[in-house]
Amino acid sequence: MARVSQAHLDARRRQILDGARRSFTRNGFHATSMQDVLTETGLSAGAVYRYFRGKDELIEAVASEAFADVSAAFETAAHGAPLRPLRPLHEVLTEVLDAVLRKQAEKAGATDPQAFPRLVIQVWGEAARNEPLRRTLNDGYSRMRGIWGELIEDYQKAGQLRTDVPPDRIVRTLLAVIQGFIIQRALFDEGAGEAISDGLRALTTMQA
Amino acid sequence: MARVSQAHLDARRRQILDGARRSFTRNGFHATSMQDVLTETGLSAGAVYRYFRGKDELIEAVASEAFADVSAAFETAAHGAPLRPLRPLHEVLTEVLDAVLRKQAEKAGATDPQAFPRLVIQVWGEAARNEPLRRTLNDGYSRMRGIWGELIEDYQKAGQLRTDVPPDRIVRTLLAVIQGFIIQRALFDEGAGEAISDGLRALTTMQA
DNA sequence: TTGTCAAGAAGGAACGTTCGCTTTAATCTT
DNA sequence: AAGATTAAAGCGAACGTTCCTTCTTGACAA
Repeated sequence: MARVSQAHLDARRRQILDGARRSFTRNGFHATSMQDVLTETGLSAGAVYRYFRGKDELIEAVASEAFADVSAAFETAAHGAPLRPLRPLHEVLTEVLDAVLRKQAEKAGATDPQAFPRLVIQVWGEAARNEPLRRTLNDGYSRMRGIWGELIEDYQKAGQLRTDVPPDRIVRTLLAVIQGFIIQRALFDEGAGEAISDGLRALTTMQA
Repeated sequence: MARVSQAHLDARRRQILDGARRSFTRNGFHATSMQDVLTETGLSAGAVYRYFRGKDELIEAVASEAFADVSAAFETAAHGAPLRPLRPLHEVLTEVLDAVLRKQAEKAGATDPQAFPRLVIQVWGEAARNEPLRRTLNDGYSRMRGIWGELIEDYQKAGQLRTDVPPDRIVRTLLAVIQGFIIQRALFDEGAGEAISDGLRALTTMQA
């Protein structure tokens, strides 16, 4: 093939990213060899190296995309929460959980419901040792916290949440719940979603 | 040296584990070479391979130990929570957070406050691709959930938590908060502890 | 001496990447 | 319209490096 359409180029790039994502999800970034990725994509080394400078660039691309998917889940849920009447917080969070889970099905070849959560864990692990990636995640989380901070402020203004705690701290706690959910989903079982939805409902209706 | 004391052998083993843990914390399990570990321990290949069969065994040992530390933090906090009067839940959770953070200082050469949380993330990532380790984690978490389940039941009996949600689901949510805290601490900043302690306080005192 | 420990060189496999070649689609020429 | 030309896409063997592990050798305690 030669001088092909942009659509073809885009499709190839996607094919490579999908294969790399499946490989990395299965074995993590650094226990996966380029040979694994090549086999999974069904392409040769020469082809893959035409689209990506090397393994590092492949890791960066897969990791960034996974994180963007998580971010999108958060933003969609925040924007989908109408100001009046204020919906129970655990309901809004459940939407984020659902969106994260739905990512499994969307991604080509991801029939395993634990696939996406496992990839996300690998991304966190990589971010712990890769400063540029960590900065990317930091920026994304800052953005999320800003958007969710405004939402939480509404709950405070409505008298549903105490005002002596900065909104951002509450947001970070809700963020933590989602992150923990991803871990439990990835490592343990499939009941994590219901557990956290119900658990949050119980906690937010506590009696002093 | 030859025919040395058991104390010497134990010390050597610990020296190797500590060096391996520092290396793995810095770069993850699979991006760390044995040469990195050897340099960090200050020992030669011959010495290390006398105490561990290979890299896999080293990973297993470091990962299991890190997980045991987290488990201990949970159990200590649960047992340290006296039944009467029931303390605010966010206080008990804060104890777990503190215990996890204290692990940094305890471990030799771990002056970096993010060291331990980062190692824990690597352990999760490894568990996602290593079934035996995942089973170990699963067993440990089951145990934690049992212990904390009883604690939560007390809160339910006292009328502080609604009884139409199984205790285990609430436990898993609290577990998720801690897990999320570890991630935030590892990747972002040092304010995670206060944020989650305060955030949980706000959520558990919500007004319908 | 004798038995054990540690060191460090060396082995062999596997790694990521490169490079020259072949194939193929798009374009040009007639 | 059809063949010739061109340039890019894809292939896969081979490269140099790095990996984990083993093995030989020397040194020290008993």
